[in-house]
Amino acid sequence: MEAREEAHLPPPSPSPPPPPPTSPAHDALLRAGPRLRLLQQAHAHVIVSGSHRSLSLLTKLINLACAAGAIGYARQVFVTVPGPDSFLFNSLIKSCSKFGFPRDAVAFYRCSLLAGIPPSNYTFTSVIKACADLSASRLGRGVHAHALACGFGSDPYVQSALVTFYAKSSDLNVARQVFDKMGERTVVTWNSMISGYEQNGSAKEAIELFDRMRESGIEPDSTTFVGVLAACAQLGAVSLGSWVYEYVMDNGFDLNVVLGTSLINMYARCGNVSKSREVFDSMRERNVIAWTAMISAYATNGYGSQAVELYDQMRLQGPRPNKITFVAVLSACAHARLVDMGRQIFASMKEEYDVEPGLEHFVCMVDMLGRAGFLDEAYEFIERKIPMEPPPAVWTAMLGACKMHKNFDLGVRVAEHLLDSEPENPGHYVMLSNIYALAGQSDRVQRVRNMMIQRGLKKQVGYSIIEVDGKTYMFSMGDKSHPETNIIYEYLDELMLRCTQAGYVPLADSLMHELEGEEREYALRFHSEKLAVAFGLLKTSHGMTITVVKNLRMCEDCHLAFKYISVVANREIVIRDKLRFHHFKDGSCSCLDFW
DNA sequence: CTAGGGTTAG
Repeated sequence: MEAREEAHLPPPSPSPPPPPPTSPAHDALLRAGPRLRLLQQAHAHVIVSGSHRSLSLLTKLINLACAAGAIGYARQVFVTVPGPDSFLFNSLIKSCSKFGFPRDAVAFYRCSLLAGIPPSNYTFTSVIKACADLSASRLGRGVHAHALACGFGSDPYVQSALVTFYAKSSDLNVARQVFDKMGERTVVTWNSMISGYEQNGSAKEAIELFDRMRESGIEPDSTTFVGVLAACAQLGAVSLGSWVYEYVMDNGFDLNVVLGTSLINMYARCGNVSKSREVFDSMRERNVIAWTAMISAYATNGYGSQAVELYDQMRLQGPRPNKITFVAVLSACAHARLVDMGRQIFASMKEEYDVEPGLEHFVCMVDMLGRAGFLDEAYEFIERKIPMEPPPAVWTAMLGACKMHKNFDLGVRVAEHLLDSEPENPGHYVMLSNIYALAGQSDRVQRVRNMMIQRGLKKQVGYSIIEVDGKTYMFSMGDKSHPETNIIYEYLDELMLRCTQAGYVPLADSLMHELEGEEREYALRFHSEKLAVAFGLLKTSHGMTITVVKNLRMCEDCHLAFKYISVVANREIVIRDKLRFHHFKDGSCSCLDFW
């Protein structure tokens, strides 16, 4: 039957004639934009006007549906399309990958192959981006092979997408191989590789590559600077970061919201909050991310009340806070002992802003209550306010509070619980043994230490970075690799002697559970941050602030020592540890010994 | 017949 009917039809034309450019259906689509309701109305126009077989109209409709986030609707329309062509498939795959539906992008890609549609370089860029977003490394490698087989191996767009894909799969070497093999690199390719390094924690490589890029004569654009600034933020490399700021201003770059936020973050993570604020104030557009970055800049640098003040201003005249904003402002409260304020804000999250508290907010609250000494309330909060099995991060916050307020009984219970639930996390062992040490139970310290050795766990190796004259230097504990080692150690000895004369007494029992006797004292004296600070004092002139970035948290002895050093050397010292900042000045620290 | 790509912030 069907065959006979088909025989009466005119020979299939390649596709229906394009609708006239001014057709009402087309107009309706254009007017609808990425808004679902209006798109559905326009769809009705399309059907009523009889152009439901017009592939170009349906393509537009489907793309707009993706842009509206209505992937379900896009799928529904897609299945009604008679004979989708390569244009429709390519646009669809692109829209899916662009608007956050990478799984659908891959599914439609497969679908297009099954339909016998040959993929183009456009297809591959979209599918590879989707693989990157999914971290689908096997799939992505397969698509890469397919792209090579189809002859698109040297298409610059495909190659840039591949660089990003391999970087996101933490395959930096492969990313670099693709990058190195490229004949002609565009600014985007360079950006992909620079960001790739930065996102994998290889900030130094990112900056080195940026230097190569400048040598090659390719002009950086604002995306380049976003990557470079993030690398500066990692390293605390404020001179390069400031150079970028000046370059951007001098060369008439638009201080767009992404670039501005990157600058805020860079200055914040280099300890210079007032510069962050200067950038924030000079931005013409500020979205929720920019506000949150600025609040977080205050919070991590120990300016809790300024953080809350800015948050209040945001409530009045800024965008709606989201869950990340609340993490920033609650952690500000935690570190500034603003307990009542924190409780109020936590309550308002859901009531006023319809933001459901999540894991990170619970951690902030436990941290805040615990730090302030309300251990019982913190414990009760865990038991009664958290709607799930409390995750380890919550107990870690509780444990920190127990240690801070010397509640060893509760601390030991919490630490043992943590050890049970995450036996492979070396941090828990360190915490437990510290608690035992503080409680004077040295036999148990030894037992925990042995357990760690037995299980083959090692404490992370600490290092500190300091930037002097635009170059970054890295120190690790007891480091002697620096050419001026002797001078640095001698100077540090002299410095510590002067501190001792001023009343400093080393805190030998902090965080050194794995070391014994002489080794312990040595390690304590030559912690990486002390070496870096000594080096900084030697190499920079009076009046300059010393800024050091450390990968772990600072120990209490170093914290104490830097207070004295800020006096005897008469310098401001800024240390960024894993979580936050310490600004030492005139013998005290911005954290008020509350960290 | 139709247009279009890859990189970026809390």
